[in-house]
Amino acid sequence: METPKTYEPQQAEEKWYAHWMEKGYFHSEPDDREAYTVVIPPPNVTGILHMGHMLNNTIQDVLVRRARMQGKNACWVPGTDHASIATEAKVVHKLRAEGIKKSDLTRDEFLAHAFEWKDKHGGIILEQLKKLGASCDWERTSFTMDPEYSESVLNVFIDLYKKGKIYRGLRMVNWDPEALTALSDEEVMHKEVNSKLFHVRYKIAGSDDDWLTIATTRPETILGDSAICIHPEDERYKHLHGKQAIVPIANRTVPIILDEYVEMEFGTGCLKVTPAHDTNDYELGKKHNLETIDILNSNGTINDKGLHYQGQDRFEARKSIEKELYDKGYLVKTEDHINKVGFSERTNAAIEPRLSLQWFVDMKELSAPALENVMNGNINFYPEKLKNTYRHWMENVKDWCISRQLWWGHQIPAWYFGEGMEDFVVAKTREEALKLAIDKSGRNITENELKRDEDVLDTWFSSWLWPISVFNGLTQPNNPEIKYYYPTNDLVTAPEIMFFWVARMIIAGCEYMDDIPFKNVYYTGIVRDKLGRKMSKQLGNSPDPIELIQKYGADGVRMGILISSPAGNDLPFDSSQCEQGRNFTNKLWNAFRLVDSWEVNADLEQPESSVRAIEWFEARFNEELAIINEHFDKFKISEALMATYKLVWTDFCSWYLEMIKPGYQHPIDGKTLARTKLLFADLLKLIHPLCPFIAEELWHLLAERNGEDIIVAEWPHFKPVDNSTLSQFTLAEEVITNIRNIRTKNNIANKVKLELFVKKNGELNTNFDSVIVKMGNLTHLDYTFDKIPNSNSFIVDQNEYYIPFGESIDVEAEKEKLTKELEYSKGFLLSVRRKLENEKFMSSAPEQVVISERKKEADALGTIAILEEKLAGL
RNA sequence: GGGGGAUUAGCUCAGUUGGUUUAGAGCAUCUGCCUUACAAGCAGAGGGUCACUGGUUCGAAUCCAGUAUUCCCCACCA
Repeated sequence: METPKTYEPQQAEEKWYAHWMEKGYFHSEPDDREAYTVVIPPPNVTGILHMGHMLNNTIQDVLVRRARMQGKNACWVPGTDHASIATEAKVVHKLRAEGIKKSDLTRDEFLAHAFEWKDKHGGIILEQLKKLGASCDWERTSFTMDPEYSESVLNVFIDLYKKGKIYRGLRMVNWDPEALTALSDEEVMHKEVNSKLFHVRYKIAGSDDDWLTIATTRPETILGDSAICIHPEDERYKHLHGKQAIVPIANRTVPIILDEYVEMEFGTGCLKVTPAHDTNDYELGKKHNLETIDILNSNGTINDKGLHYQGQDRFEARKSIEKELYDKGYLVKTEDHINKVGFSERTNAAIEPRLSLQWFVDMKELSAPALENVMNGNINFYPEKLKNTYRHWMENVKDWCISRQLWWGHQIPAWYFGEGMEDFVVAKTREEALKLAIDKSGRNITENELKRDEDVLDTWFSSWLWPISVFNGLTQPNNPEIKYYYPTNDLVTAPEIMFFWVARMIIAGCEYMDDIPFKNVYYTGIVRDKLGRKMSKQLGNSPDPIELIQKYGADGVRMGILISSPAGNDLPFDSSQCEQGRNFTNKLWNAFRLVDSWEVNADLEQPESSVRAIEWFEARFNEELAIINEHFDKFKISEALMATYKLVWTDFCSWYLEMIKPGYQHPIDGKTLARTKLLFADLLKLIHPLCPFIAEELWHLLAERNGEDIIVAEWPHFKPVDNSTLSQFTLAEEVITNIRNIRTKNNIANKVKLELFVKKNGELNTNFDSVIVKMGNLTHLDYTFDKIPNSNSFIVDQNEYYIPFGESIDVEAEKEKLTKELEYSKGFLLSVRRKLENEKFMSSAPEQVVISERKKEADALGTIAILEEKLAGL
């Protein structure tokens, strides 16, 4: 059967993934081997695969597959996150399309819809990961709302509450008027927007025509004003001390207060104070005992305190109130102004600071060990520079608002038995809560009186337990799995969620396992398009990963995405990279076709050139293996990939295979072929973590394996390298390249055999002469004591090489070439001599450096002498 | 406003504690080849004042200072 000329990935991918699954290679159970554990950053349960996931999961798979081959018990735990806000928003949206309003449903009815949605769309992304080749232990697939997982979330809430680390409080929080929930500070993105600064005049109470002018970006909140604030030292407004002002439209009289918080330079120096709608104003309100007038409903419309604007959306109200202020002569002027406004990370709605009763985690003490463990290197960050960002956040950590006014998630285990701030208890079940409530209140409370908190917990309050709870480390402390797999080894994630997730996992690990959750954190960059834009659905600039896989093969796409993505760097992605990856798999495929095509003749003696070729490639392989290992160990994945790529393409295909290749339709000797297959197999091992499918495919095509698969083959062991073989080959390579150059420049076809004479001037090892003869397509290589006239010539390592021509050569061209070389050598000599003639250099430089400079000088002198002699002889 | 990075070939990046020739790789480019493994290929070549200025040093892409450009993170100036 004819082997196809190009590699066709689809079949191989399906076949081998099914085979790996069937053999259970991805599944891990604790045993005597060293554990290597990775937990996947759980994607949103209803999400679909995007390029960021591709990058992230390819890296994880590379690490996991290599660890598996290194004989470690590799366990990659997959799973999904319930993604409270995102999923609830999707369900609400879907119901709305069907004409159902969330507010018409009971909590249970809504949750039934949500679970239906989750069952329908959940896990699509995990199926997509399989196409990429992800070797996850699918039997361990976890979900943050699995029953046992949920139990651990509630346990942690209760425990932290008991420790006094969780409290309930009335605070200014970030309110998302679209999702109708509070958000943590981390879920708010600040963006610069072009807005207007409105200068509005307020009449001084009791005066005929005295006014003051404030500047505001949010005139609609005028209705909630409860004071005007000026700087106590502001000379312009000294006459206003102790006076009152009349709020336009509302016609309320409010005090003029003094506080140094006001910047005199900004706007007019007069600040309107609206404690209900601004965090700073709220603080001012508390300090000066001001009234808090909340004029907004939870959905961002004006409420009954907003007079005739009631019912209008806040942005609509801004426009209409601008008009009214103008019409009535209150609006002094408007000017363009750029300010920063917070937007919800999920819904993109403008955040409204809102006073509400929420649950918080006190982060100060909890975060101390988490900071310590990163700064002291117990946990390594790749790239290391992100430690700075981490430290900065941890040192300024604020309390974490964990309650969300949503239904999809873990319902807060708090139970209320009255209206007072303290009329609640925290307990896992209604029964326990009842007991506690009776104790706390001192009266006989009935079960019906007990109302559970309606809110759910922030999603990250469950994901922060991920490395522990996927092994049930909280519900079954010290179980064999948590003891074996925890702490996990490497975490691969995006820097964007360093605070959301990474920092909090470290906190949870230190608090609940008394140990870090992972040893290394690899931060990927952002996948961008060619123009440097972030890939996003809105821009439509993100290729569909599955389509890429269909077009280039999973291995090609994996190569394409890894080829230039050092840790922490953004990845400017272009599908041409996948093309390069695909070309690489094709190169491998054809290398196999070549080797596979050779017939063995047992009587044939092994050519000298093949003996040398094998010696050299073995040394070369090991030299590069050490480098590749080092790259992997330092998480320099793209460099490990590039080293592997060059080892295969340049060293193995372009040099080694050409060196041992028999003439067309000639057989090969058995020894060489057998060695070559072994070397090829070793290369495939290096390739497997990067391109698992083709590696497995060729591994089996190359030899009968008796059920041994490359996925569990042993990663090659480093054997010490004979450096002299490598350096001798480098010189031979240089000779061959020079011969090829002469062919190109003189239009000599490769088929035409040439003769080569060598005039030995210095040290010369002849080990690779047979290789030079073969690769240069020479009739013979002879040594001579004389220059050969009418020759093309070149110098390698101070030895002269001559290729005689039938006809005379171009003397002028030769002269020019030699003169150029001479100039270079002289320039070089000069730079070396500058050092050697410098007394300070000679006295301060280390001996080794001086010796090496002296050698450079001697070499240069030798080369110059040869060149000059050649020039003179022309 | 505060903090942290980055700047090396057209593009994407390496470049260990300052000293392996006068700085490397892949891709792209150019030239010549459809040479029976591969044109998704082969052989060869060109391409850089290491952002700028100054300093330290016998010696700087590498260390220091300043400048420019740029990216990221944090932050409540209305």
